[in-house]
Formats: sequence, C-alpha cells, structure tokens
Amino acid sequence: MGHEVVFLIGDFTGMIGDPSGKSKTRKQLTREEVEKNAETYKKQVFKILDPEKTIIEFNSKWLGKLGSEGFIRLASKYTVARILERDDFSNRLKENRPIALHELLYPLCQGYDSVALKCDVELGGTDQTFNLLVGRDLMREYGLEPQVVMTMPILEGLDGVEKMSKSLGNYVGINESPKEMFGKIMSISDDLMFKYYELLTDMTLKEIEALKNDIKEGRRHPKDVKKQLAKMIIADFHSKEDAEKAEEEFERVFAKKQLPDDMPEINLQAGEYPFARFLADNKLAASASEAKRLIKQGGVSINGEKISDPSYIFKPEKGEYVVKVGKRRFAKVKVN
RNA sequence: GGGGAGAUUCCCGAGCGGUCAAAGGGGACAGACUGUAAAUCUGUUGCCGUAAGGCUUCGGAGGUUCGAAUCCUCCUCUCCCCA
Repeated sequence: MGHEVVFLIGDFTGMIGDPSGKSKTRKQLTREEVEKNAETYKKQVFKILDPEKTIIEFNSKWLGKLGSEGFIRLASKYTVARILERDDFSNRLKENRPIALHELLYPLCQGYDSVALKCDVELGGTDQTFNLLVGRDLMREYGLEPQVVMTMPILEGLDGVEKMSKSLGNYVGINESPKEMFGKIMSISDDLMFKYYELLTDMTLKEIEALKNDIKEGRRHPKDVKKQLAKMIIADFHSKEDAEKAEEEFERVFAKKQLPDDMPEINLQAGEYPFARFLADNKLAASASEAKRLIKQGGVSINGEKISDPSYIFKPEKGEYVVKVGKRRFAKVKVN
C-alpha cells in the first residue's frame, strides 16, 4: 500500500525506561548501555524484516534536540489527569508506591515519535496501547492526521505467566543457538504451546484447532506437536537444517540420555582436586557451596556415575571424563 | 516548612538485645514422576572449609553493650498527613 516501514529504536526513551506494566520505577540506562542494546536490536530485527525495505530510526534524533524548552512545550500538550489514567500509574499511586516525575514523561516522548515520523500506522503489543493512543492525541495537537493504532497480543514467556522478556529471564532469544531454542520451547506447557503456534507461526487458527483436536483424540502425541513447533520457529530464525539438527541433538541427549555432541572442554593435569571446588572454578556451579548442595542432591555425575559425597576428591588420570551437573550442564574434562 | 511511618537475604515479607545466616510465601535449582513436558511430591536456596568451625550480610556512617537486624546519633532514600 505504499507504506514505508520504520523500525524505531527508542534510544532516547530507553534512558527513561518504559513504565508500562511495571510496578516500580525502572532503572535508567546509560547512553552506552542504550547504544549497545541498539546494535543487538538491529541484528535481531533483520532476522525477520527485510533490510532493503526497512528504515531504522533512533528517537534521540528528534527527542534529543527538543531541549528543555521543547520539553516544556511538549508537556503542556497533555494533562496530569490523562496521564494518570494509565493503569500502572494509578495503581502505583493507590498503593503508595513511588512514581518518579520523569516516568510520566515517557508516554509523551513515545507519542512524540509518531509526530516526528508523521506515522500513518503504528504497531505494538497490547501493553503499548496507552502510549500509542497518546501518539494519536499529540498528532492532533500538532495538526497531523492521527495515526492508526494496531496492537498485537502479548507473547507470554516460558513460564506462561509473565510477558516474555529478557529481564524476567523467561525468554527465547532470537540470537540463541538452535539447540537452546529447541530446549526452551520443549519445556513450555502444552497449553502455552498453542499460544506460541498462534503468535509465532504462520499457521491459521483453523489449522491450530485441528492440531488441538488431533491431540485430544489421541491421533498425535503432544510431544511431537511441540517438536514441530520448535522446528518451525527455529527454521524461521536459523534454517531448516539447523532445526533438524537441533531435534536430533535433543532426542539424543534427553530421550536417549546420550551425550551432546559439543560440550565445553576443560583441560586438566592429572592430580587431585576437591570436586566441589573444581565445579565452581570451572563455572559448572556458582560456588563451591552450591556445588556441594548439588552433589548432596544427587545431581552430579562423572562418566554417568553419581557422586554423592560432597567432599569427594576428584583424582583424574590421563584420559577423558564427562562431568554432568543437573539436567543440562555438561563438560568434557581432558586430562594430560 | 511541620508531624508521622518505613528501608531485612533474588522478590514479597516476619523479626524488635543473645536460641538469627535470619520465620513464611514466591521464584530459582536438584531429586522423584514424565514427554528434559506442565501439574504434583520431596529437598536445597550467603561465602570459605573434607570437617570442626570461621567469615561477611538486615539502606549508609558512627556509637552504646560482654553481645545489635533489633537500642542511640547523624546521613541517604521512600511513603502518608498538615501547610
């Protein structure tokens, strides 16, 4: 329809921190952090968007120029009452939690982006509805045709509760290895899997419905359907071959309990090592204390043999050992 | 400007001079079960140490005390009420 796609990186607004859905004041990012993030965003979007047809913009370009005067003028276009309509603000107010003044400015800044870009349409998650609508109001104030707002459902994270986000640690990263992706997707619940089908694949709702029925009537096993999901997603971000490989690897390691084909290697001299210390030093456990706990709980093995003594002394001789910690931490120990 | 309440381990939150590395819940991790599912059950959850034990932690800095998360002083931050 002759639209241009602009992928906007909020490098300026990032310094405020989006208060959306947050119950507390968000940590402000420094210039450097924001710039570093921006680089990784670029890398990630082009896995999906066509670089030829996408313009990347940074909102510091116009917001940075606004200056104190410009900011005051911008702030004069909106009222406190209207800003406070926002759920997270009014909730925080009600519950006597702090709201810093700059947070109130966030929606205005984001709205001003639409003014600066003279947007026709802005897309965002449903959690962005308020901010997107402020954009419309501001456009009107600045004598522009208000943009059309399109929102999409929020993708839940692996826990199935919170929205998927890096800071919550419940995410699958676009840049992650096929292997990681596969594992993470396989660990979601069956219910959540359909949501992922909806939001992350090109399958129609009808097809997904059919899938649900197949499972319900026993024609397909949920595990296979989930594997198919994982493969589809990996094919999008990596390739079909990578997806196949990830599946094989997964089957080998978890279904057949064999070893992964690439393990981090640890080189060692023959000798005696307090085992817990050894695990901590090689990052297989956060600390020696934690390593001891894991051993006590039966989560640690050498060459498939469970170690149960927390004060075990590891006495490797020349050769190779496979150390397994928990379900998914492996290391190959090479001893000279 | 005046008055009041508060800051506790990853998060929420109890504790109010020794029995506190600190209840309880959440999260996370491990084990059982399984489909590495989810749910459930059990356990673990500051660091060092083979252990005995030691060390550091309760907003920050001092102080009182044989002994402080707990008492005092100052500081920082947050919330409420009045102006």
